[in-house]
Amino acid sequence: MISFAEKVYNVTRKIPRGKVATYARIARAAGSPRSARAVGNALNKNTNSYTSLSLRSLARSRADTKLVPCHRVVRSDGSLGGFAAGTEKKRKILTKEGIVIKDGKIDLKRYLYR
DNA sequence: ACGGTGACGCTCA
DNA sequence: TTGAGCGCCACCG
Repeated sequence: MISFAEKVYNVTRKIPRGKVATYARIARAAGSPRSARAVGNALNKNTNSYTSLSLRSLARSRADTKLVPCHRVVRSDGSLGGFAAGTEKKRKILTKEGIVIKDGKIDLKRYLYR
């Protein structure tokens, strides 16, 4: 039986480049509406993140299917939220994927993956 | 079993 | 709008 964390990873894997999802929405998609916090916990433990790859190999990656793009998960108010490798790293990767971050926030109207 | 932890979120002042 | 406060929940020791 798949754990909550695995559900979280599966849902997160669906977020395409250039889009983001929120911890709360991931929680709902994983079937536990009030576990936004636990989602962060799960992602934090995940070792299969993009940071384990160079930004270069990332560009042509087809690895999207295996790796969990946890940098695409942000807070519901548009602020970045945490990141195991540091929020600065998170900001860089997102920017590289084409997402505009203004005053530390992302416009969810525009970038939220539905 | 129980209590602490944390990459969260909502409410209210 | 911004921040403190508090509730939440999967995990782990």
